[in-house]
Amino acid sequence: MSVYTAGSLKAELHDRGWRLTPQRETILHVFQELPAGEHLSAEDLYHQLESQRAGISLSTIYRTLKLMARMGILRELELGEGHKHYEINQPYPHHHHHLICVRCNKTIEFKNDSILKTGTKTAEKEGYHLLDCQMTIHAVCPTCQRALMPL
Amino acid sequence: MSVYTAGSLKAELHDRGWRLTPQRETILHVFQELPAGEHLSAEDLYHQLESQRAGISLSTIYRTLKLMARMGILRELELGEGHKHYEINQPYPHHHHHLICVRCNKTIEFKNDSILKTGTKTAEKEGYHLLDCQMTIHAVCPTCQRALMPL
DNA sequence: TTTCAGTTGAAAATTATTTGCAATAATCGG
DNA sequence: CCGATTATTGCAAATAATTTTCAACTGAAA
Ligand SMILES: [Mn+2]
Ligand SMILES: [Mn+2]
Ligand SMILES: [Zn+2]
Ligand SMILES: [Zn+2]
Repeated sequence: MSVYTAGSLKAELHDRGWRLTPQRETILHVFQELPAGEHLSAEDLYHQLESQRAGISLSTIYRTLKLMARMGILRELELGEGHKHYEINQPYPHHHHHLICVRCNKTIEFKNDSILKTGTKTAEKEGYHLLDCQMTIHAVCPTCQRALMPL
Repeated sequence: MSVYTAGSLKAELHDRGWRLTPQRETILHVFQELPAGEHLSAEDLYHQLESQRAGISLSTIYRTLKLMARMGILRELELGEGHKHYEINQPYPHHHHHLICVRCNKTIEFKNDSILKTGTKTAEKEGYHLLDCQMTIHAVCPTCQRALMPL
């Protein structure tokens, strides 16, 4: 869980016999510039790049998101909307977690240092190489509690 | 996060204007009998019920899994296999978390009491009604570290 | 037992994500 | 810089999980 620059991205890709492409650089850049608290789906990213006339195909976007998540550069989030969302994976002190309403999917971020510590220790104990650790709280938000909505 | 019986399931369904059906009872029962550490996908559940000649349609299974997850009876898990898995949602001391290899999806369960405490406190602070809280560690298992597999 | 809204099953529809493949381009050795 | 090699891209087609539609059915309450 480290901070990536275009340079370190290139190095890490080369380590594995992969290449640095303009598409990969552009996508990393979008996430690095993403305001705190925002999460992008593949489709979101596709449209954002389109509007910046950086036109990258959806296939490449899907491939890159998966690649960067598996590398530990991005975090893959399940926010209850039926598709994945991504954000940059940052170490302490930016590392954070999500509280999600299962009815309306409203998401609140929160921090808690002990979680990352637990994750690090647990992975280490099992001999796993840590990429990301997330705590997800599923709950019903105040608004939805009142709403008495079906399901 | 409480323990459900057929009776309390009925009560909780009725509270919301819903009904207890044999299908719902059967599905809850399967999860109650599920050995610790096992997780079922919709398809898994479908086949397991089929082999027990309890034939419940896939649609109903999907509907019931979602319903029970939203009620807090089941936990919905993203174990990296491209489809959701479910297990019964149990309070302390059975409450646990998952360490997943992003390459081969091997999953290890672990316990940590402070996580549930953090979840309870965080939800409460925001006025959310807690249903479930899970910590998920994404990492590379020892075997996959050696394998040097692509992606 | 009657009523009525919630539930089911089967089939069709949707939608996120992946894959095949030919064209393109990043990297490397000379 | 140049040519060979092989990863990567874009597009279209394929997959696969999940949802929806709708008519028939059935719990629950009176
Ligand atoms: Mn976030
Ligand atoms: Mn489990
Ligand atoms: Zn809500
Ligand atoms: Zn593995």
